Amino acid sequence: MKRHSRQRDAVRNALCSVKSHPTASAVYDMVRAEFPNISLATVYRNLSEMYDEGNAVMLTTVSGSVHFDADTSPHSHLYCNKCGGVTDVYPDLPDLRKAAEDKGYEVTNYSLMYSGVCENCRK
Amino acid sequence: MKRHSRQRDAVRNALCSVKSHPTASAVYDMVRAEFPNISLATVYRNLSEMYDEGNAVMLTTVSGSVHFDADTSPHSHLYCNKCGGVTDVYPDLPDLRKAAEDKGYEVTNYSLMYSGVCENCRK
DNA sequence: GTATCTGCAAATCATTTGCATTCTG
DNA sequence: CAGAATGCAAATGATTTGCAGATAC
Repeated sequence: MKRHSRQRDAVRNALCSVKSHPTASAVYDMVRAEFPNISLATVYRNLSEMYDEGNAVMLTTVSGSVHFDADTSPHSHLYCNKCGGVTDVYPDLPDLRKAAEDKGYEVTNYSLMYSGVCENCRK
Repeated sequence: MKRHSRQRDAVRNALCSVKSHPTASAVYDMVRAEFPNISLATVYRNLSEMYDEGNAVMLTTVSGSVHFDADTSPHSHLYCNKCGGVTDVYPDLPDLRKAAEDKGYEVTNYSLMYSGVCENCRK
């Protein structure tokens, strides 16, 4: 049975209240304002929990950093190689590159990774 | 000045000779057949070198694992959540999902990340 | 009261780095 | 010989885990 905890609520609220696609340690910093003693492990535990429940998306940047997003609706992301920031883009695939450029990004690269289960593994 | 080394050639050849998108340690295993004493650090050094020269692509899968690909032409990838394998897809974006399914993938998700420099950082 | 959560510290894992040594040109 | 590249081991950084104690129901 799942129980309540102030720390869990704080982590969830922190992620839900923000559009910035924070990393785990960015969430840690947000939550520490209210809970100076919270542990980074607790933040990780609760973020993974949200992910497991399907209430958060985990995105791995081209540079390898992992960000969290409470917006689970299908959309894509723009990553800045310089500041490391992540921004949303909503249009459908064919229009995506244009949408990125409309957002002022100088698009130098992209990485598209479909995932699922391959033919072999489905057997 | 850059010099020759048997180990470097072995790493480069290993990556160029496969289409399997190996991880660094998979390359390590390949090269160890010929150089039992090669160090994993050397493999990392040489793969990064290829990446820096633009002779290899680094891809981070949805699960966070990092794979290398000597095919630097623009194309996308399919990742299998079960076996962790990575496969190529070449069509243009609008046709990608269909191409993935034609390859026998049961597509459950995708992650598209454009990268570049955001408006702010360009100033 | 007991199972769940937390904080802390130690353990992992992938990758990088420092340095003494071994090659290459 | 001088500078590069290697191997090894230790350092790093991000995330996970084990455990004893705090907390919720």
